[in-house]
Amino acid sequence: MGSLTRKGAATRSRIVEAAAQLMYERGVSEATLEDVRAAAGVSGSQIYHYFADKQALLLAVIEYQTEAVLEFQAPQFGRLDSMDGLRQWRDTLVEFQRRMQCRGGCPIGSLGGEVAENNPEARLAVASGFLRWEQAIRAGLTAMHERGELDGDPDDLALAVLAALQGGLLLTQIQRQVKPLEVALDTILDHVESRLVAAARG
Amino acid sequence: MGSLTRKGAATRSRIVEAAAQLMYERGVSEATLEDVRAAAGVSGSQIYHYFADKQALLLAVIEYQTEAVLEFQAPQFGRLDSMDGLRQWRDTLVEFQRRMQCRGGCPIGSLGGEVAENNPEARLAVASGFLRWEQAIRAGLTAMHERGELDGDPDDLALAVLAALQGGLLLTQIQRQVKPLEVALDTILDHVESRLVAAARG
DNA sequence: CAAAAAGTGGGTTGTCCAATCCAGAATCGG
DNA sequence: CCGATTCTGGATTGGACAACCCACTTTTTG
Repeated sequence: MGSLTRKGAATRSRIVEAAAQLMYERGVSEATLEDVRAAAGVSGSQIYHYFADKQALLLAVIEYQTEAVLEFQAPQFGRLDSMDGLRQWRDTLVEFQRRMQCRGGCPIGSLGGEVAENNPEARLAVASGFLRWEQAIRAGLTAMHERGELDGDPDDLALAVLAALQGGLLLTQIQRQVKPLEVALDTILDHVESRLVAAARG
Repeated sequence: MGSLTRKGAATRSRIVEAAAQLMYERGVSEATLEDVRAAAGVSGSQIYHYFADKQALLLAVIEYQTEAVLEFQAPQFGRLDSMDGLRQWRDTLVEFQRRMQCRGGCPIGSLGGEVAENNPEARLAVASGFLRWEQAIRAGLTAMHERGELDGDPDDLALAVLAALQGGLLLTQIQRQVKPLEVALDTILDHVESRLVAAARG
């Protein structure tokens, strides 16, 4: 493991990316290693050269998707300490779902739902991904709170925002329309806004 | 199909119940027909006597779980037109999750997540289950709105409540603690409460 | 350049599981 | 009581797929 040449690391990444893509599109159990192999443009025993078994690959995929999701939102995360920033973040998420034609749901959340009841290790990996996500949201709300602009417990608000997002994504995924996500996020952000202290409102 | 004796119908029900249980506990793909057969206390070819294939059984399970979920909440549904009723409903849901030790998530939602990307027929069945659920919530909020007690679009609020519930359930399932569900529901209900017109507040 | 690592391409094994078939017994409904 | 239905218990088929192995070539790195 200590030894991975540049090329080796690149191949490993290709495998993880291909697996992530397939697992996102069809679900974990429907994504066969043969599919992954073909999608990664890799031959025969290469997957087993980098991963002990499918479980190890799955864990790598969870890590990868966590990074991807957080990285995707990174530009917005710094601005979650204002209603403008929060609304822009909302728009980014909605726009992404629209581009995906409402397929796949949340890259982390849908993995979570699949593994929660039969894969404790993977469940914990997803849980820690959610934790990082929650903390990114919390940072913005906490900043507002500490500046005296926001009433109420920012930790609870952050958790509620993440829950609204996840629920909205699930309904959007199942109904194949963005409305549930839009309404869920708009409503929870309206609630945040209603908790702004008078002085902070535009 | 037209002909189902009392005993036949009972056996069919036993199969569906056993399948629902197993799919809830382990997920659809992990619940094998052999498991279902054993759990239902039924022999050999009986499953295929009542269901064309696993897909048909899955659809029956989705129907069954939809009924079960709605029936479970039926006592609360009539009272969703007041904050008291809404809070009681919240308590029932939280209490149920606590009893389940936060396992399984939403009986409908977790099925939905599993089938969304590779089973359009099942996805639609889940979607229609969600629709009925959403309408039950909507009925209460609409009543409040029509009595002039509630500001804002009750349809949107109902959708947001369902999304908060689903997101809370998912996070609760993955983190194995009830807090996310509690916070998600409390927050959205706080928001509903904040939309009460002054005259309606207790 | 030499050793290590990466990679090829194919084969193989074992398991799991959905789906089908059957012959006969028990049970039910008219 | 007679025909239809339900049910038993087992066998079997066919396919999918994870996991493992191997002989050999190519590439990278120190």
